[in-house]
Amino acid sequence: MSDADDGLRARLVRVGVDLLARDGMQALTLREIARQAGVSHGAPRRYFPTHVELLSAIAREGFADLGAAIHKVLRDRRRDPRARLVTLARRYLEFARTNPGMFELMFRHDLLESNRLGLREGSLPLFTALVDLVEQARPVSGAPPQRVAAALWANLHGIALLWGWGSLQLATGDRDVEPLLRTALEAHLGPGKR
Amino acid sequence: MSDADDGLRARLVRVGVDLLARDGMQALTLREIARQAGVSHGAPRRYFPTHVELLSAIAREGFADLGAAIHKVLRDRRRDPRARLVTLARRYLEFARTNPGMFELMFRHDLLESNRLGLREGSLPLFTALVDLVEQARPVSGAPPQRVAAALWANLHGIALLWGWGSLQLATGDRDVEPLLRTALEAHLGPGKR
DNA sequence: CCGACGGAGTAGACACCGTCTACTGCGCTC
DNA sequence: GAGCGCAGTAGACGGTGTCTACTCCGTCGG
Repeated sequence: MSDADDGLRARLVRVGVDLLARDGMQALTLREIARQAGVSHGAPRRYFPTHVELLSAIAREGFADLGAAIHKVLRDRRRDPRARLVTLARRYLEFARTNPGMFELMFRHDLLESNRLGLREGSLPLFTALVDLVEQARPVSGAPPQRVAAALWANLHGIALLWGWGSLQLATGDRDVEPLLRTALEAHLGPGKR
Repeated sequence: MSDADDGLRARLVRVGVDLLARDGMQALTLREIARQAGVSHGAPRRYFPTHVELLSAIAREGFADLGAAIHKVLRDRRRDPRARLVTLARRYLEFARTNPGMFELMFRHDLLESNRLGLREGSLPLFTALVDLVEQARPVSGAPPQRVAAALWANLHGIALLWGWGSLQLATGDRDVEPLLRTALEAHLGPGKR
């Protein structure tokens, strides 16, 4: 009951998310989504005038998931800033690992309407929160915290990407990302608590 | 003379590289390349059985260029390791900035034959050279140099990517990558000469 | 000298894609 | 109960990558 009848719009997005998780990006055609949703290939057009808008709606789901996972860590005041940054980073990499298709879509700039999409509006406050956290976690440094946060974010993203297609495991010889992650974090935040 | 008659194979690759630089990834269809080369859409098939193989040949050109730019820096023994790492990083980012289409293609894993392509065979020795350089440049640390090198590489790549589509300039407020690059390098290699 | 052969490129078909448009139901309102 | 409007259908269009049948033309063997 909750499965079929909540409007075609939502169903299309849901089908898209599932299809993406199951068969990856290359299966995520407009016509295939419509097929899986049991409607004709012209039906999506009423809700998503263009393929890009449908993909963007699907990606928005991914951003929401990732944002939720991260925001939860950001606002957890019980643990010290550094520990929160570590788990935040871990969540990011884990998201990329467990949702490879979604992660790919989310940053396939050419397939998304780069405006809205909660990438400007939704992730900028998230970034400023990251800046705060970095500022708290890193006692003192020459560089402004925004730059450190940006460098850290880029590092995280790069690791997620390169690890995702296997380049880094044979470069490092590691089987798990964790050591590399620790190395990167220590680089940006200074040595651990001790 | 050197322009037209060096075989269709080479011409297709050359046309592809130009087209990619001029009109970006989305213009790089098999048929368009054939059109620009002045042959029928079936002609490329004799030399590149599949679109993926043609794209891979084009990307290989990019890897060669990037590799040449980087290798030159790696083997320049006149400057100290740290300075070499800085220019290496700068070259990487500059390549991404000046050849955005090629850079995109080179890491569009889904469009390339992920084997050969000089990404395994060609860039692994390049990576070990990077490891050496890191080892020389960084006096002492807990993490093995391979991990540090991997983290650095990922950081570089992430910066190139995120900067490329404008996410980082409004996060940092910077107009140039250089400060961010310095921050990242200092993070991974320790504070400057001093 | 000339006929057969083979490689290089052509041209058309196929299935699939995203978009557009004319159309059909069907429920709802006046 | 008649009309209207919206949701979804179905087919066309131009584009794509792949496949295949074909033509052309240079080269080689007799």
